[in-house]
Amino acid sequence: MGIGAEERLILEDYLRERGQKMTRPRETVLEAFLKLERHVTAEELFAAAQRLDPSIGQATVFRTIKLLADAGLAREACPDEGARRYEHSYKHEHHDHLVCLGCGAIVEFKDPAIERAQDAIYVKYGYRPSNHRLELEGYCPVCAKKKVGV
Amino acid sequence: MGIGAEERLILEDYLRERGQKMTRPRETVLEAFLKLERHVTAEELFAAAQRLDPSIGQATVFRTIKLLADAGLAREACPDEGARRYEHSYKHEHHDHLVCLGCGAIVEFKDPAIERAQDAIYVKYGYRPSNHRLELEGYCPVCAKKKVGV
DNA sequence: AAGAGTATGATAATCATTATCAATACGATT
DNA sequence: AATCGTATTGATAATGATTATCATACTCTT
Repeated sequence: MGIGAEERLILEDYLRERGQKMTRPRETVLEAFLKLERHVTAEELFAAAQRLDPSIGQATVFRTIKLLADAGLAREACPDEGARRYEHSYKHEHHDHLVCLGCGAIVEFKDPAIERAQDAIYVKYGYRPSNHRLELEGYCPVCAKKKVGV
Repeated sequence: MGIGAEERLILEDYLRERGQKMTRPRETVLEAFLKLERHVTAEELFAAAQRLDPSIGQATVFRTIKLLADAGLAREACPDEGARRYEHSYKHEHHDHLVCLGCGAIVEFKDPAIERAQDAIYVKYGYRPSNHRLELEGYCPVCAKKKVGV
């Protein structure tokens, strides 16, 4: 079974249910996406997909990454600025981010206490939970040392 | 004492410290911003500022809202898509957001348990805290009812 | 293999934001 | 109040990211 076979099936099912089609370009984008393990922009994904198939168009990449997000295979990360970024979603459990403002390093973490406290908030206001995003910003040990006294 | 006098002084101090000047357009933008109580885009702020002074330019609004953010009077909110949004920062304590995906309603809340758990994360990874952003998405009681079974 | 309908890639268009630049306003000093 | 050096302004062009358009090509079912 090739890499991404499972994800391919998910996408196929998702498309079929909506009368849409599985195509070669979509496969290519999916394959490129699965190989990239970090938060990627459409730009980066486009470059990676082109390496697999030089004839692929930029518009297709934009269209397909949105499909992947809808199908539950990708998930939007929330950048402070610049282009939208996506990360893996399927079999990549929800997590929060700790971002270094100095070097851009990203720690992914999950904290039961935070999750529990968030659930309590939903209950308190009577909201039905969907998803959430938590970004902690700060300076990693290395960068913090460089900026002592700032 | 006029509305926003305090904020005006903060901006003035901030500018003076950096050899920059307090000008009429900047006052106008500040005034417009202080009157708007919700998360605003530069676009909306521009419209509001134009009502106060039709001669004001769009570029000035973009420039000034960034100044306000640097001066601690405004703060960036993190939108899922579209234009950047700003909210009041001065005398508006840090808080998190609970957003309804149905009607767009926003509840602002602050939870000690969440704050504490976040601080623990910073410590655990040796990061120096800067700021953080938490957005809980879901459906408010009204919208949840409309979408039963979804 | 043919037909109906979706997808593609190239390009133009849009939206938010930033850069450019000549003209103007600020405010410290005289 | 007039002057001067510098920062700021508004209009416009430029940029970057994303979306719309559209004629052609591809998929899937028959």
